[in-house]
Amino acid sequence: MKNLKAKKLYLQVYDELKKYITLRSMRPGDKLPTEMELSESLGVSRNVLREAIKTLEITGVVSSKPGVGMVLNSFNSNFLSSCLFLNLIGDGVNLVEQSQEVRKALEIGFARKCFDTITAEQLDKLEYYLNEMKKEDNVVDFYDLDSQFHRTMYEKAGNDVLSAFIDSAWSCEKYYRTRWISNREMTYEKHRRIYEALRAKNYDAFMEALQYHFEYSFKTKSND
Amino acid sequence: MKNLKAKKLYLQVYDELKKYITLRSMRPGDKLPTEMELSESLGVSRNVLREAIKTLEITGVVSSKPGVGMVLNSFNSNFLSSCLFLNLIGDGVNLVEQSQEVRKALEIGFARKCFDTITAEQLDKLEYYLNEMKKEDNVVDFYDLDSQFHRTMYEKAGNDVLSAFIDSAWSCEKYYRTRWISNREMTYEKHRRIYEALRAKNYDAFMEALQYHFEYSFKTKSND
DNA sequence: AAATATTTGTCCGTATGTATC
DNA sequence: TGATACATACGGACAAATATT
Repeated sequence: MKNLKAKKLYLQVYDELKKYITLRSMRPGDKLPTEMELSESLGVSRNVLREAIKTLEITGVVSSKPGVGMVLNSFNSNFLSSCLFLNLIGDGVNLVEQSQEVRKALEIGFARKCFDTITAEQLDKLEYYLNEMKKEDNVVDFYDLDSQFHRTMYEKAGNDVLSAFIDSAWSCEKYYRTRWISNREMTYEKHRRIYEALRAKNYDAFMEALQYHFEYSFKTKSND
Repeated sequence: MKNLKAKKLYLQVYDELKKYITLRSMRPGDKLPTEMELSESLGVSRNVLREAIKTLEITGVVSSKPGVGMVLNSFNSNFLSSCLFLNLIGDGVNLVEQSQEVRKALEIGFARKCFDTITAEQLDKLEYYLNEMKKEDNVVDFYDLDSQFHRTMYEKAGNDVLSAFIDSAWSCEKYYRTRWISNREMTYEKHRRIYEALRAKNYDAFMEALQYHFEYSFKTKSND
């Protein structure tokens, strides 16, 4: 039955499951067949099937519950982070600079949209994060506030792909940057400028603050 | 032993494996312990362990060979495509526009770097793809050429994260766009402009061509 | 409410194929 | 040519969670 030794079974099954989902144009909430049905129709053991299907679950494509079954999830921007994150690990610190470059391109590219869509609610959150940053001493928590600040900026831009990408770039950066010493006052100041320009609805000042933010972020690792 | 029923075992194991890799700062080529060792030290069955570890393999983090074991892979920008791709499916066509917006931000953000780093070899490849586009009738293959064209532009930019992101955005777009009818002559023309500006080393013309490319890409679905 | 069926979660044992020495 | 180490794949069994009647 298995003349094609080319690929491992669980890889083939994974591909088959992808095909199953795409060819039927399944939508979020749709139910998948049971493990028994799938393993039978694919002609593999339940074990092999699970290795493929648990990949779909762990990467956030489907959810499973005992007694219920498996349903297709809707888009989830968090799974990407852990996925990309692990693939970036170990390839050297220059990846931090790379992902910072990417973030710069994305954030400046979406600056107009951020400026146009941000609401009072988001501005209040930015203010909150800013105040927390001033108080925060722990490095990890500090970068967490940093990432949440940026996340909030583009929250209302209505682009899930953007959110996912920014999150991914951040999760990579955070991993490495916690090992560096960075200038907290300067970081705070950069974000304060962004916040105040947004609050004042001054687009030119906002762009300037954003440029300034990324302009000097590449150097913080060498000096301070 | 399992008082914490909060999470399913394979999810916990997956997290543990991530921690294992990151906390030891493992580098590509490093070997992981065997399945037996891992399942014992984590106190789970080999089955559960495999469900977690096969996720790492399918998403491209590690490779496994019988008789050898598992080794950490180096960064692979392809895995993301399939990963992100499936998560985008079914959430509506507006995701195409979202990923196009993201591509626009990325490509324009990296335009300078593209312009500065592109070599004669890349230019020849661009020319080749262009000629193929003119001949190609099949929709899927046409979009494949399109994506390869853009991939080649940023090949020498030296940013793996960028490449991964652009690929991901493309894999999403391609899926949906094959279902639309798009204006092939116009698409060809847009890429010809980009190519000729690059070949002529005219930065202003290049930026103009790039803007033009994305400016009208959002409308191709409605008119033609 | 309670019993039963369904479906996933978890574990074990065993046989096979493949690379290394 | 073994002998060993390791991943691959299968099948069965029972527990736990949920749905159904």
